[in-house]
Amino acid sequence: MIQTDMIDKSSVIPIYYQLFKLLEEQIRRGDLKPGEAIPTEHEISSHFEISRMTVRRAIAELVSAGMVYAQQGRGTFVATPKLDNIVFELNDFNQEIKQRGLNYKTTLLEAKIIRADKELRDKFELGEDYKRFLYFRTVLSAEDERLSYEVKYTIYSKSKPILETELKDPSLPGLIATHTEYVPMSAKKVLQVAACTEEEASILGIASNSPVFLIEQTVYDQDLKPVGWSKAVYRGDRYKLTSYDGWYKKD
Amino acid sequence: MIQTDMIDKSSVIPIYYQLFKLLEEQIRRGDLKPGEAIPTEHEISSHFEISRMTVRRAIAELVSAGMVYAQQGRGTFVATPKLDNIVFELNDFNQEIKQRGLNYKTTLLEAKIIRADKELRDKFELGEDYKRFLYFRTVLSAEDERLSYEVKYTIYSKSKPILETELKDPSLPGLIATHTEYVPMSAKKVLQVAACTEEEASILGIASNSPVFLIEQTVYDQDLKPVGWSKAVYRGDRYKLTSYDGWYKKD
DNA sequence: TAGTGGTCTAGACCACGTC
DNA sequence: ACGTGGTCTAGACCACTAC
Repeated sequence: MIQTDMIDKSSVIPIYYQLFKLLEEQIRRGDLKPGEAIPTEHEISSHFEISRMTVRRAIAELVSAGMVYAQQGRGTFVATPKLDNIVFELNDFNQEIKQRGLNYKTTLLEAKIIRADKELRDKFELGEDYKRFLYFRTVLSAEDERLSYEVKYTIYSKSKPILETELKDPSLPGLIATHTEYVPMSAKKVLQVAACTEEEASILGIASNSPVFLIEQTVYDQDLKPVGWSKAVYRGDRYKLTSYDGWYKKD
Repeated sequence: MIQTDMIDKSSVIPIYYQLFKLLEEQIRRGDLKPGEAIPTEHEISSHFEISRMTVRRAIAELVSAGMVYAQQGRGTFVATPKLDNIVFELNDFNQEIKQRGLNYKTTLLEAKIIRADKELRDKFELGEDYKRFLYFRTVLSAEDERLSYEVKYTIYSKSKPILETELKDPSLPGLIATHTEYVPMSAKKVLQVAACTEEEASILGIASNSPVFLIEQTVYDQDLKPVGWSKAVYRGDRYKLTSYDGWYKKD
């Protein structure tokens, strides 16, 4: 089945990791095909003369990589690559810009205290007694080109007034942590496509009705109380999301 | 620190899972704050009179949940919730439709063998000798409304001709598995926004230049050789992607 | 009944960070 | 030197599956 000498017990590389890589390679090469059972934990354990717990650690890595699945009482089997689960990480949105080494910066267009209207109170699930919110308008630009425009709202708390015109952390969770007494604990984001409005178009320097990414974000504190809301528009001709799926090699 | 009687060793619920939930709750409630160290493995182990390996299993769950991070020689610390990593699962795209219980189906508009042009050969990184590709055009509709339009290409292999007008698995990996001898192993997807063309608009029954999601997909076999390519257009007014991030409660 | 994976123990030695 | 997390052992008992 497998050569014994492919595991080096005296190596600085953990045994479980060597075994994980060994099995992973077997599956990638097709020696073990989807649906087939891999050797039992006891077989591997006795074959390599290593503890069963170490074998289980290696298999756990395979499971979390989605390459095998275990069934109690039956065995452990090679999985079929699932290629329908697309995962886009919005890191891409700004990380890509950073990685390209572009000169990007966030500019604060406006920051003020506003009176709450009903729509805003509804978003924050608040009653009539909450009258004030913080309001921010920011623009992200790179190489003197404006890429995205965002408006943000947070609940106003007197104890932490707006002192700085420059924003250290312009993200919505950052603003909440800096300017309010709430602690951001979770966030919900909804991505849609839209045709940009005239206002957005003029700010971003693109044509009206150009296609854009539209991301609405709600930030919650530890009690799942909404403490921040934002709406961002990203130029459709400057952003894209990329997803890799399946058992691609990482080496 | 923690009440002993909150771990029931005789329960059918695994000890590591009870301990995981216990620590998770402490962190959520704020008893343990971001940056603070959680009790050492030895402390927890002796406090509850359970094995250190069991404690490690519980902590491993916390680590993979992103709630704590371990540092060798220093300790294990509560993490700060990261709210900048947005993860959109494209499952949403069709799963949502399924979950709503809508009547959705995929319709095959066209399926034929086409001659390769240079552009297509370039996409598949193939030479002049590859002359033929399979070409599919499909539409996804729900409740008699067309939602998305997709064109797909795969390398033609004579041994598996197109026999059926109905498609069992209309996904690109599915078509490749059914109609070619290649085995889909990984996929790359790129999501963009665009203004739809007149052809797309007429097929989907929307106005020209309406904003749409555009997803290009390349499917690879185990040698990372491209074996399929598709371009799909999704109605911008019918689709959205939702992302939850941070330490939201799941109960 | 036999074999599988799931959980758990009570130790051990190591690499690393702190003092 | 000491305490931390990282790895590993050689067993054990259990729940589940298949025969």
